[in-house]
Amino acid sequence: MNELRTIRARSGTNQEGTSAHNRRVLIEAIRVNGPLSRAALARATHLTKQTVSNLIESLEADGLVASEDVVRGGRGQPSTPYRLVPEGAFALGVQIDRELTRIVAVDFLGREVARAVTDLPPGEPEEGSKVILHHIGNVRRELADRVPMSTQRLTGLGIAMPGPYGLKPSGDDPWMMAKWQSFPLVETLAAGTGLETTLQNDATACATAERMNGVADGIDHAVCLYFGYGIGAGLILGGEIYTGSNRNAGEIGMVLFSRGGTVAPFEHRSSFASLLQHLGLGTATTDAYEEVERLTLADDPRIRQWLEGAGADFRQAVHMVETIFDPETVILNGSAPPALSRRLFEAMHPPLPSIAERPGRTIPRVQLGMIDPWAVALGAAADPIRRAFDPLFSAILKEAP
Amino acid sequence: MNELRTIRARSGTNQEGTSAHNRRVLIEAIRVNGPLSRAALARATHLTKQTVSNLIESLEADGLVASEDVVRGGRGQPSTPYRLVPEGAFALGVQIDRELTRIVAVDFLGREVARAVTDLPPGEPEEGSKVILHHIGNVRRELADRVPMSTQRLTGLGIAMPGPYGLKPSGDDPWMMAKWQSFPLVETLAAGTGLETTLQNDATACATAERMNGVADGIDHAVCLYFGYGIGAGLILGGEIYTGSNRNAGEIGMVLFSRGGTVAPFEHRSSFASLLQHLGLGTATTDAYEEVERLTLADDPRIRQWLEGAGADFRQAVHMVETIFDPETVILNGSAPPALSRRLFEAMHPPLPSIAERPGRTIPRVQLGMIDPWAVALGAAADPIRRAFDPLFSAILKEAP
DNA sequence: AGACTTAAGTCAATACATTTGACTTAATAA
DNA sequence: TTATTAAGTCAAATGTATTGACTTAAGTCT
Repeated sequence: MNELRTIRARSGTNQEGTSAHNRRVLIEAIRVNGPLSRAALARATHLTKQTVSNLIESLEADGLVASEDVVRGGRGQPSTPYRLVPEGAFALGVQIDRELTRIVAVDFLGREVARAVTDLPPGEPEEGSKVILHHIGNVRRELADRVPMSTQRLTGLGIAMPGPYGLKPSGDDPWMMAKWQSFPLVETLAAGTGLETTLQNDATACATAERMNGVADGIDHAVCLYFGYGIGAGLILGGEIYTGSNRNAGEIGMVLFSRGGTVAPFEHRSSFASLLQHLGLGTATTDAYEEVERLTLADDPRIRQWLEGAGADFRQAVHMVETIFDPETVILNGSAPPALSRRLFEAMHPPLPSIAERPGRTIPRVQLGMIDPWAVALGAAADPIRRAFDPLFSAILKEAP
Repeated sequence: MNELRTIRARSGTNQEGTSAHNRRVLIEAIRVNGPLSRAALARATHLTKQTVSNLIESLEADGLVASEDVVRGGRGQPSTPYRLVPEGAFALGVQIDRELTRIVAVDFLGREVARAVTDLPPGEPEEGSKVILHHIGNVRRELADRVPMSTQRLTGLGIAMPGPYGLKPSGDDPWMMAKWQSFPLVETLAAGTGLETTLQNDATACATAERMNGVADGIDHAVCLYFGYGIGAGLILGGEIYTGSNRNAGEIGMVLFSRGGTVAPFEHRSSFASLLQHLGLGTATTDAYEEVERLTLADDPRIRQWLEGAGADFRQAVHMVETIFDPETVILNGSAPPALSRRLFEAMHPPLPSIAERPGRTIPRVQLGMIDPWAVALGAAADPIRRAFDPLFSAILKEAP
């Protein structure tokens, strides 16, 4: 008995892991490049034609890919490209935000199939989560109505909620977020739906959406600056979403920034929340959201003034993440009013000189990503799909027997 | 011919990848836990006893592991633990720094077997690299003398050099570093030695050493703050060293910090270089290094003063990396005079409140790592070993045929 | 028009790594 | 002495990917 001490080790793998990885690789190759023939897939993945053939056959049998029209036009036998079948998989996503709860069902490509919005249930999370479960049930039913086969193909439930997680609830908690953050939400919703459930912060969820459908599709190193109620960073590192040791990675809004001699957390002066405060719109209602959209389009001077400061902070943030992460690109996305996000994007130019300014660069240093208020919910829903079908290191590993 | 466009895809894998991964997993399990029996390895990695037996046999045949004395003391057949054989692999490392070039040979466990120091060759890198190659040859010969079999087991050559890489050389370049940074050093040394050659910046190299032999051994999420001539961060993310899209990740010294109302890059006021400047010791010689060690031990007031500012900056840096990376721990290491590094470590306490201050924490938020001036060279040498024997995602992937 | 070339895709046999379940070995505990 | 527990082995089975020859179907060349 020398084994009281726990052994730290990574899992091994086996043929199952091999084929699981190869299936995922094929799916991603098609997702990123569009429809590809078996031969093209073999070239792309370095697998043999035969292996690709076998796997494509099994993916087709599983309803995940389907052949398209034969392509002629070159020498040799014409090729048959395969595309992803949208109805191959589905997932649900919930975004729990300060003001609202958004629920969405997406297909294999991450596209919306059904949605619902409701207020964040007041009171304790214990009862609130029952309300959320009720609405999830509605969306699930709507999905089942539209695509009956989807019930067999539900991959899981993704939750997105502002971080950070796992801290002691503080006294100052206007929107009850701290209570939700320390509530065992994953377990509760998993039990209530019977689905595998995952949790991300809003910035990470937005990055997930960005990778599934947006600007980061196929990019292996990107930092997504999330501009919303708070500010966060969604990290795509080495082709995988990175969340740190406690799912709190990217809480960039809490980094201390100095502006005009005073130091404050980034998001205290440059988040959407800070703008609402600047405008005297205390409550974070849908009305306030639309009001800001209006004011922005009207080029309100108070917004111009706020943008000057926030723009400077965001330029500094771009400089910081470029310096720290050395990404291929930085993406601005979020859930603030779209017109405002666009103005902020403009205010981030030109980016400060940094190591990202190297000769031979092909993609822009800063890009505008998803600024749809539903982006976070879509990203939440995309997470189970990504976990089930993306080529991840963890996917090859054996589970405990 | 619809294939002019390049296809982006990750490689697939096969049985070779499977067994390669499993071998690496076994090696790492032993490295992290110390000697383990076949049965214990099976439990740790979730592989079957039989698979572990087969792999251990092949690892033993390859001279990478060896059995230890039988362990009795429990019921059942006594177990035979296996340990790593230090002579199983070797690698060379070169640290090219502003003042010196250090060359070292290490064994499978990352321990030094031979070393050499020389000045950074003056003049153009083209001739300088010839001088370096000459010294590498000497160390290689010394290694071969001490361990004759090592010539068959040389894994590669690791280079460590201050970053950032790939930028246009600037005019201001007192130590010729910029010229070295834009010189094709990897290709030159690879051609000159016939060894597989890799390049890291000094902070990353130090993190590599930390993971192989130091505080980060077995930790999957850690940020190593490197305190040396400049300042950098070595990133251990998800169990792998992260270097970004252009090997420039972690160039944290260039992040703008505010102190007393003025903004400047972190390393302008808190690096060892800045202290030398503060002390009026312009040149970065070994003498200056020893002088600072002396002054620190004598508790010189100028050093105390500098430490006050630098300590504040480093506390802010800890806050920043905790907020951004959510690591299990932050490690201070580097190549500055050891006494100074220790004083700086003290000056970093207590760390600022941050999201890392969570209930249930087991390891300290900040730890002192390697502050040996040879740490960087050792890390450089450890890199080829790590690439050849650590469980990396990239290691399972097929190469182009 | 006919022969040639190129490329996609299939077939059947093979190779290779893990798995399975029964078995052997060797210790402590009762 | 016997039972129990655990380490480790054996040999057959299983499940992937691979190999090399083959088929199919187009375009190209003479």
